[in-house]
Amino acid sequence: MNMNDRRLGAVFSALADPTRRRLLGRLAEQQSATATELAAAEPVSRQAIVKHLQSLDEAGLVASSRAGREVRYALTPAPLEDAAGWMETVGAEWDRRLARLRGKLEAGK
Amino acid sequence: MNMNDRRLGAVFSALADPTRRRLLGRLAEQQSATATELAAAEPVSRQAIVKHLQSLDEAGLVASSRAGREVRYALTPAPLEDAAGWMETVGAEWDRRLARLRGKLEAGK
DNA sequence: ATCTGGTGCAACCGGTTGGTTGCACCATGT
DNA sequence: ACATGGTGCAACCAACCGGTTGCACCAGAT
Repeated sequence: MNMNDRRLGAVFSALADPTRRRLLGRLAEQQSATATELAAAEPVSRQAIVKHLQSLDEAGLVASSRAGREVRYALTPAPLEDAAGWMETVGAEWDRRLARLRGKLEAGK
Repeated sequence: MNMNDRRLGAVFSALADPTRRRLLGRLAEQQSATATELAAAEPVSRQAIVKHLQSLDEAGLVASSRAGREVRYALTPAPLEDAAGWMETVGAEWDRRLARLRGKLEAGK
């Protein structure tokens, strides 16, 4: 149970929710926004958005900073790399296996 | 609404669970296995594994086929590409935004 | 015909999750 | 000083999730 694996799970489960994905998309274009701003464009309450931003924060995909009386959230896409890395690993293993199989077939023909 | 977005969510939430990730890893090395086999190597019951395999199947990450009286599961990693694609999009948008910002700063110095 | 091992189905359980509402708390502009 | 708009905190809810157990079912081997 690597802490790394924990992080990976947090990232994937953060990305699992459509609202959260929309929020990330929004923050990718807009660099920073408050929960209230984001909630205005979403069909759910501000509190719901806050919770979503919290889980995005736990996954390290977003960072919050106070500016005056408002709290602005910004995208920090680094953990996406970890996630992509894991998927690549699985894919690579799969390809290696395929290559081995192809090799055997080649040898046995 | 998009069936595509639905699929994306299914993939990410499939990858969100550590047991499911382990199963995928296993199937990447082993090409095919039954639920009972997989359950032997995991700390949970066969039924739990079956459920996991079902959600992996819904995400399109795994395919099942009957061989005699047993059901073998195999990895079908194609949907990983979709997931990686989405992440890449967010990352790319982010980069474009950074580039624009850099441009403005450059122009205004 | 019957024992056996792998599957499938269904009920059940505790914990998490996405969502809500209500209200108290601050920082700011007038 | 005070009204205001953005936050934070907490309780509550229905639905879902990961997991279990018990049992019926079905294909093969004896």
